[in-house]
Amino acid sequence: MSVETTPVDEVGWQRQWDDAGLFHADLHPDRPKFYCLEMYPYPSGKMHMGHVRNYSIGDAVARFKRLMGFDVLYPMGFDSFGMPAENAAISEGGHPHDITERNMASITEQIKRMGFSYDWRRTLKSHDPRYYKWNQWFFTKFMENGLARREFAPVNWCQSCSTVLANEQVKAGRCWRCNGPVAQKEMSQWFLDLPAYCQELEDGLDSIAFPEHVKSLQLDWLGRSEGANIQFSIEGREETIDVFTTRPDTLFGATFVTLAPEHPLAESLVAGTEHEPVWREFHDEMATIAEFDRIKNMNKKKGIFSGRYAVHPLTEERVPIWFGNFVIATYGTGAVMAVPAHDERDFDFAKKYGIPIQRVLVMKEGADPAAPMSKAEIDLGWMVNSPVEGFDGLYGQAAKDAVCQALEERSRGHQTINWKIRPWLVSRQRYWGTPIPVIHCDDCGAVPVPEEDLPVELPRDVVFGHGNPLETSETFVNVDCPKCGKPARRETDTMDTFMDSSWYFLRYTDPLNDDQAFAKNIADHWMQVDFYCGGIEHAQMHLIYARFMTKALRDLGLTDVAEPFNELLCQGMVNKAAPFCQPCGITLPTVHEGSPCPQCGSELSSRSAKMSKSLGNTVSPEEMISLYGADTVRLFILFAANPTAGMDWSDTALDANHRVMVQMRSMPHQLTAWKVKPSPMDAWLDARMTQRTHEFCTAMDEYDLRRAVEISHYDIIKDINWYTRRGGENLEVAHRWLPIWAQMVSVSTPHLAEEWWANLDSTSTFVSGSTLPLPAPLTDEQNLVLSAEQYIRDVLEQARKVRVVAERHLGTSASQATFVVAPSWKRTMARAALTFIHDGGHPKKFIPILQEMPMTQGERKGEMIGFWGKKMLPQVFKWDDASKAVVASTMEEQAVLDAASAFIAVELGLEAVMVVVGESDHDDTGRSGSAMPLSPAVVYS
RNA sequence: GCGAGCGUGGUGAAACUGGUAAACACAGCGGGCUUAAAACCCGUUGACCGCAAGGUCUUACGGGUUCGAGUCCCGUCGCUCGCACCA
Repeated sequence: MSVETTPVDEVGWQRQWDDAGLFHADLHPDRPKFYCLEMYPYPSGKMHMGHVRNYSIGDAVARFKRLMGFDVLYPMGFDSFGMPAENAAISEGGHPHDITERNMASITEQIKRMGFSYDWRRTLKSHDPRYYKWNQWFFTKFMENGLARREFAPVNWCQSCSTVLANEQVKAGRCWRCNGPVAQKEMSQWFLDLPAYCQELEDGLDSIAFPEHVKSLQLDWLGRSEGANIQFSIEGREETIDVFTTRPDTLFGATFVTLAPEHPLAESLVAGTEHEPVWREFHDEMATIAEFDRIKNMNKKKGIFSGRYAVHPLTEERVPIWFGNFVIATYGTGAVMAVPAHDERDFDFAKKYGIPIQRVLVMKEGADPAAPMSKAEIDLGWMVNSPVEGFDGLYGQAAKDAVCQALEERSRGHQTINWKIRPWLVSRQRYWGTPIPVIHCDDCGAVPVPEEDLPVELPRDVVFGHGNPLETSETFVNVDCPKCGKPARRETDTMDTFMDSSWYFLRYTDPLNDDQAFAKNIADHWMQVDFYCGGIEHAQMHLIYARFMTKALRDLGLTDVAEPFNELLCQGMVNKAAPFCQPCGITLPTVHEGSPCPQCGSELSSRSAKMSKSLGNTVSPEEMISLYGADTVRLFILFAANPTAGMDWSDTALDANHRVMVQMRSMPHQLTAWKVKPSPMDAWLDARMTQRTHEFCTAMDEYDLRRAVEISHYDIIKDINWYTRRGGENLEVAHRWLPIWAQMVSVSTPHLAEEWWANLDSTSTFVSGSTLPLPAPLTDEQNLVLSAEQYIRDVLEQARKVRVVAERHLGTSASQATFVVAPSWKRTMARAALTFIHDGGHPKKFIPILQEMPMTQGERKGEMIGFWGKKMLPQVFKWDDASKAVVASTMEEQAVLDAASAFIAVELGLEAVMVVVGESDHDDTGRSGSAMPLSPAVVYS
């Protein structure tokens, strides 16, 4: 690791930016706005590389947009409610508030050390009553408009977190946070009616620039399915059983009905019969078993008969009612019609319990309706064996429609759309969150806390460790009913912390407002978020809640915004190599490096794995910053991989990036040491820098940050090297481009850029507050200058390759070279062919055109046509667009080479370089046959 | 099982709506400058062959469409992610 001798004073620049209030987002009516946001972070005490990557990306975008003249809103704050702080309070003593504040102070300091351009005035924290007051206010509004409801329902209970979880927060039957088992528990809980917005949430995905895989994840969660609700009446009962099905076309094959054991009618169906104890045992087993185990045993279908019968809505036949372990109480209606002939699950179940299987579809038109069934035939088919007239022969949607119509005529069912996503369960039996602003009164029920009494603040006098801490605060719990004034009890559940992160982006637009959550005109001005950057792990929870909440707040009249985020970028993981055992297929902690596999004893290879504490392959940002500085870390992170790709941490690559930074420090010094000495190369560097500036802006506009950094920190250095190698050293050119280069550099390594900027006479203040004047597009002349230079580089490269073989033939080292430029008829042919193909002509049809051209009218006609097929046709497609443009341009190869012949001679270490046109009087090499446009033949001697 | 995506050098990876691969970087190798090293600069690096100006092969595998396929279509294999008795 090399150590910089004169490091940039990064902290000094950060202080100056801060003092100047450079990144304060203020409104200028004459400027476009840009809202750049990173996902609301939980304030753990230490910043990790994932943060650094996330914010380096966002900061580069924010800084670029400022250069482009936008008003940029780029805030930072903390999702500071949540269980880690509460758990820390329990395990180490202390209070979540103090732990959170301590962690926030520490991580804020580390984030600031990176020099990100946040408007720190706008910093939010969820646990600030000035913020969570509005969670409570929204909640009371939602109670008024019916969006918030209290329901007694089976919910997911995580024992180790001792709280309930929303459906989205259960992953494979386990808690998303602690990975502990999740059990079903019936409780009275608060829900937000997210399904009310299902259709809009699905449709909205078409209007925003989310990555396709995120859209697909969201569609999965919303889970739209089209089908029908069908009512089966129950023999001897008034109630009906509603079932949901996507296959009404198989209704005639329904030979039984299956209910979830927790179905609301279940208990009453079996009450007082011999089936009651069996059901009760079955129900209790299902209700209390951890869902994880239930899923594990999923393929063991289990059911019990209720002793009751339902009546088929169309045929009036008796069908038995069963309870099944595979029916989910909260999906659809909690009941299914079972069609064993055309559903695999029902088929297995019917086989196991000896229930009849009735074919009602055939898979081929006109097939035998009586064909035996060896397995369920689940595809769409043609209806057969219908006990009612007018259905046989119908297929697919027509069959479904016909059945639904028959049901509607009898008022026994209707078409409907079912969604998998369920109401958002927002109650949590934990302390460190927003208190739900409700007072329970024996007479008035659940009464919302009046607006003037908000916020309901978290009390400090609580005891942690035994159940819900809020229940231990007498002063909190005991209140009078706001309606009738009698003694009542305060709600002790707090809100899911995803509530906080579902609208924080709106609060950032107007963070200090104490009269409203945010002023409508201000929020509408800044929203929506133009660029949102964060991890893929929030693709379904946070990003669904936030979209829902935005729509719900819009419907309260608070904004006009329907979608919170437009462009979403999910940055890739930060990985680092860790030991890997090929035979066992496992990645091991880094402590095993260099030793054999602890399980099988074989030698370990290495594999890149996500940085994690458990593997021990983490890298501390603090340490890297202290060794190399923030700029180097930022450069490395942006250059190592595209934002969306996973990146591998590499110490050697980091070191290489640091060398670039060290080298770049001296660039202005080097350039301003040039003299006022114009040369023909000045026009080239002018054109090149113009081109680079445009390329840079295009890359940044496309969020191709890696390419942008490559231009600003690598390509331009090479361009300058080439310029000086070709004899350029004009101070005026340096003065022209150093400021713009500094601006490009400032996007990723702002501290270095400030050093540059400060040393330029022509500039004042800060590069970070400047705007970049986009140079005029390249003129034709400039393009020609660039082409000519590229031509020389290509010719040189080719000449080097040829030389090795040529000298083998010469038997000695070459002392001179003759460049034979292709005779003009070849270029004429190439131009004609390019025009022909460009205008849509088919390559095979070019020969007739060629035969008509004046140049082919002589005795060389046959030779030229042969040349076309053998050499020119493949070549025409090998040229890239730039080369094609050069072929079509007025560039004279001979003139360009003549002008550069001295340079070429020096580069190749030759005494003399001659240039001749092939087939001319000067050409005595006899090699012009192999010369092509842009590719002269080289003859060494 | 369903859905989405992916498969390119020693390595990380580029390649726009099909235009004739491997840009750029890392690692390696050769050279320059140095007493020497570092830094820096220049060159070189998919494979095989070569009669000098090049040829042949190559984007997991097998087919197809096309003047032309990493890119489009069909099939096979492998990997990643998400969902999952979802009715």
